[in-house]
Amino acid sequence: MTLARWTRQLIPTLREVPQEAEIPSHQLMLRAGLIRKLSGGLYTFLPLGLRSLRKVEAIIREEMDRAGALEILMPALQPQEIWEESGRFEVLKHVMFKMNDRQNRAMVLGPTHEEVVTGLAANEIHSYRQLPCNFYQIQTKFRDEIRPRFGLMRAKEFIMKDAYSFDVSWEAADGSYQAMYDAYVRIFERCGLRTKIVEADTGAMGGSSSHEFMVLASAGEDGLVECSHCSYAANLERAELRAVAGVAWGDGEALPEKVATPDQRTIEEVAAFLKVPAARLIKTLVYLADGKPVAALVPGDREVNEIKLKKALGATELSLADDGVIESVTGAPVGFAGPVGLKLPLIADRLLEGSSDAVSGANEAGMHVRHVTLGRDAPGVSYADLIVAREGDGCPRCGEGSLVEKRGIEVGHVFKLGTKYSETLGAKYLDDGGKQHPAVMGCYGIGVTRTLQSVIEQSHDGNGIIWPLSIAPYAVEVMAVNETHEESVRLANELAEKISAAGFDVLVDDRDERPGVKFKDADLIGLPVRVSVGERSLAKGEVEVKVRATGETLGLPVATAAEELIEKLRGWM
RNA sequence: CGGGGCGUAGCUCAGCCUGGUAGAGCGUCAGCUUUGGGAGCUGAAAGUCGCACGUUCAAAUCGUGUCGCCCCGACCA
Repeated sequence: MTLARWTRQLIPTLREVPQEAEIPSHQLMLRAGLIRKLSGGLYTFLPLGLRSLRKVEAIIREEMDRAGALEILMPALQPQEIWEESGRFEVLKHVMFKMNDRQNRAMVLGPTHEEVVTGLAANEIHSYRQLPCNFYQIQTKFRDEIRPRFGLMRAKEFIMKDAYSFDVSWEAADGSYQAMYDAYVRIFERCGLRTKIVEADTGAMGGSSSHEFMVLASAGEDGLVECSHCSYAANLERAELRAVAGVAWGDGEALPEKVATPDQRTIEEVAAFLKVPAARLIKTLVYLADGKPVAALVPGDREVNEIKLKKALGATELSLADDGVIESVTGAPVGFAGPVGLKLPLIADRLLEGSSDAVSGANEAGMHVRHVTLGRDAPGVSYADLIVAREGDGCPRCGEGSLVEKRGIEVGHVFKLGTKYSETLGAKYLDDGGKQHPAVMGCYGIGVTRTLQSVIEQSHDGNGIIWPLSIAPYAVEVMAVNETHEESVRLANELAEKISAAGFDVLVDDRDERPGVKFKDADLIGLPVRVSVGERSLAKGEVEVKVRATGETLGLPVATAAEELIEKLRGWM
């Protein structure tokens, strides 16, 4: 395997933290000389970073191939018209890089490949005999991110493994989905990542269900909840709430009564002014659902989950109404909306179902209403799960545990797509009776570059990266503690040759630097094992071997050091 | 797109308030010494102070605009 010399590589380590980097993994990727920035969201992989990236890719290839998927490579540059055909141009045009070719034809850089692959299947898959099949590629994706951040975590150009399965039926598609799910579990395990699998929203992909593979990290961009008791775990966007009865704040007999609340607009202000808990208030938010105003009602201490609301309303576009709209539909300034007498479709969270004696706005400046019993005073209201789950909520699955909130980095996502794309793009097959059906699809993504950085985010210490052996740029760093000591240098080279001949990638730090510099850099770039040969240990007839992950140091006899180390490395594979 | 912060040598930063010859540490290059946890000494190279316009006798410094980077939010896979 590879035997590289530091002085012949480009490993520009940095002593100080570049100001552009905020989170540990990003700082370490820069400091260890893995990547360099070209501009926001665009990075060059330097030799060390590229080696690890290639190892992650190799693991992914092995597991995808093992799962029976077929590797292909689709164009990153695509005609815009295929996106118009699928209807997704409108949805994704804001993230796509767009340009025209010399014929002035509209082209885009692919942010994902459902359209291309489904077109391929439409042309090449004709018979149930060809199914199931699953195509995958490892390729650069382009997304004009609103805000790229944290280095490779969210970049404008990134490497993704994307796979697309085609099956004869939903039942068969479940099998493909499960195969990918299992492959993902193995892939992340082999990369040394601990992941949490959560139920997720399907977002712009569409489809029926999906799971995300999350790396738990405080720098994660996604919130998720897991149950303290059972195995339920879900993205915060998706997490359901256990249906519980609304709170009876009073006996429900008192009739609505207006109460003056001059200048008290926010939930906090009103709650404090009327000396009631925020939860007793009914927060009334006016939204525009496909352009039509609608009022969403939630307990005063809860937030609306707009994804849930959008689904409950069956809307394709949803946004909070602006002040002008709110004033015209409620007849009051912002801050005084309430369900009683409001001439709008009303949809309330289930937590309000059966509640009584709550407080809401009066649709009149400076006024609120108390003794509101929603079912009685706003009879047209419908109920749905509308709010964002939070720590402490009851688990919707087991009914026993409560939800715990965490943050995570999404490294993989598997979707059941159904026939959305196969129908619009004509990926159909003939069954054994000669009847035509759209193929049932699934799609499966892994953020390869993001996965790489996530490993570092999850595996580092104050001194640097701690690479898992499986994706470390090199397995072993060998150094002569002092380059001017001939015996050390000779022995270091000899060990390096033997270890590399045994099938491990070796980096020899042959720089004529002081020991401290070499040790610091060794910790920083974080190869799993460091072998140092120096006069001090040589005097004892030993060479020093240090394991990066544990800090464990051992002296191996010079004569057998290579063999012993090779045996250990094999054990760790 | 809204809010905030920052652009001075390869990196980290000082100088700016109060305008007057462009600075430090680290790194780089040469030499000597040193060699088991980021060495010491000597010497050297390296910056149109992001860019443009304006104010001024004079702008890194003041004003306006613009570009870029980072963070929060909105949004997004």
